[in-house]
Amino acid sequence: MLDLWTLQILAAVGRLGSFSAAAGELSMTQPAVSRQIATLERRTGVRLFERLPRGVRPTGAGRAAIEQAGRVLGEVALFETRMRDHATGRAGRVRVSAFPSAATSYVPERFRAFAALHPDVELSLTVGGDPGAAVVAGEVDVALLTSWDTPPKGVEVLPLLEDELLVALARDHPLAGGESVRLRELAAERWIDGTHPDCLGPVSRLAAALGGPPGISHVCDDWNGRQGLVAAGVGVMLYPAMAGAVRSDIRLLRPSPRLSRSVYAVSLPSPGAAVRAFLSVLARPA
Amino acid sequence: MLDLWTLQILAAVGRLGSFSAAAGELSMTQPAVSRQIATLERRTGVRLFERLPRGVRPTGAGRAAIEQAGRVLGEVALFETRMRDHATGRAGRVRVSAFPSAATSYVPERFRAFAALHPDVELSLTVGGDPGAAVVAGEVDVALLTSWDTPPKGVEVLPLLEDELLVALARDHPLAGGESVRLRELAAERWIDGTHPDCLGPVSRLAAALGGPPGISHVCDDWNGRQGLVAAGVGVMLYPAMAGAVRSDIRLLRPSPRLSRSVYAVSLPSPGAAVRAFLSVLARPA
DNA sequence: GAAAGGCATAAGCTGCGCGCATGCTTGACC
DNA sequence: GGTCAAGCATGCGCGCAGCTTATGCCTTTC
Repeated sequence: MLDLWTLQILAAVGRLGSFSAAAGELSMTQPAVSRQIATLERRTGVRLFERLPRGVRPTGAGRAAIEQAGRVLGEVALFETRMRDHATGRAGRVRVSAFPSAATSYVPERFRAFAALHPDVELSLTVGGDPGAAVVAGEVDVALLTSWDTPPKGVEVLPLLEDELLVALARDHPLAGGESVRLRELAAERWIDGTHPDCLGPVSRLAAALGGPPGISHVCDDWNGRQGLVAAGVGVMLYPAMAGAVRSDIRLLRPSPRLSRSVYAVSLPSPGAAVRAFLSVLARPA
Repeated sequence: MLDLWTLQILAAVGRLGSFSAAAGELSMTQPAVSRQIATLERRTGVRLFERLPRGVRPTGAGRAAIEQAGRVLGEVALFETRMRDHATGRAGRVRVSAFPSAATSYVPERFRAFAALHPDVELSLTVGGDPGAAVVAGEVDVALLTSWDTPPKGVEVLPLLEDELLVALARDHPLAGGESVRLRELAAERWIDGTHPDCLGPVSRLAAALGGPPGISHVCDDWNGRQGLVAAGVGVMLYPAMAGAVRSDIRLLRPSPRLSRSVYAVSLPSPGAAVRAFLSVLARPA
């Protein structure tokens, strides 16, 4: 097998035109260089240098070898810089999986903040599927979960924020006038829910606040669709504050008592520098 | 310093997804692979593989490393291919220096014959200068000399052919009618000569045939120019048979007694395979 | 619960490559 | 022309890197 050190010696000899000079530059002795070149010539079966009284001169094959050695060493240098970039977090890739309401406003804002700090790190986002399973399967590096989810075993959990849940009512709803609404007054409403993971959460908690189990009449997984349902007066829903603004024919009211869910980032233990950096951006207060 | 063997192990692990499998493919043991990867990870400061219960999986940095290692190994393979080509004479470069009259017909024909056999060898020709000196200086690989030249010390001399020298007369010259001409009849002619290396040769020999020293009235180093002088009836000249055809208003006659010069190829001792192949093409009878 | 597959670690050994010392050739200088 | 200096080749001994063997630990599977 060829050796990179041999190629480095070859390049130095080609550049300096002398075994002794190359040896000096590479902090080794002239005999070592001589042996290396001789071995390389024996293994390739080609004379690479003509030995002159004053140094050496590359043959045609020697010139080609020096040139090609330079290309190899260039790729090696690229290898080392890439690895250094990965080690320092300058380069890399962070694959994120998030639930839909996080993708509306929170994740894009954090992506922008991270990209400003680490322009060479590639970001990708997946919405949907099972974020926790994707992490343990290695399909994504970071998954955002809510307290409705149970994080899988063997992952690191980083609490990010407490996301308040608001009540979304049609603009012309009788209770839509104030800033807040007593949940008990919504006991008879028809509720809109999703299957996963932005749903109402543990129904037991909501039932306690309502004074009874909510009547879930509609199921829709898309937030735009849900907004349409609410605006049409078909039902009411909980809307996470982190999802941002809603259409103008919907009012968001703070429920009383307040409701909230926690948002976590989960990742495999001891992640790479890029993922570590991304987690630190996530954890930084907005 | 990075090691190519390490990169090869890295590539195998990336391809097979397992230390054990890579070890088997590379005819080594699993601990050796484990140590190599661990050392590489320590030196780069990046975790390259996640260790799973069933084999390993590359991290983001690992994927980048495997990819770049592939590029390095590709260049190395190219290195080895090129060296093999040079060893077998399939690739290479032959720089030739020739005197003007050889460049007219002989060298082009030999170049074409050689190129048919070795299409990947680069050929180049230099006419003029001191061919012998160019060989010892390493500027060219093969020089064509005539017996008028004295080959320098320390080169290999390969006799190629005996080049007959003809007498060129204007078409309307009184002696231009036959096939040959007695040199003694040309004793009073005005001779055209060049400075080097296609000149009359040792004047002593010509003088003996002429019955006295030739009267050299014109000196021109260009064969086209000389032909013009001869055609105009300004003088006569010797014309090497290897130079090929002349313009139609000139007659070539065989002198009596015959004159000739030897043509040699000289090269440095123990040349590369490409040069050796070229010399064998030169030496092959036309 | 036991067995097997796979990675990590420890210990010992081998071989490759380096440094040191020396010889040889060639060109330069007085 | 004789001596010196520069530079490459070679022989010898040694140190270190990396491999093999042996073993342990963890996880999965039957």
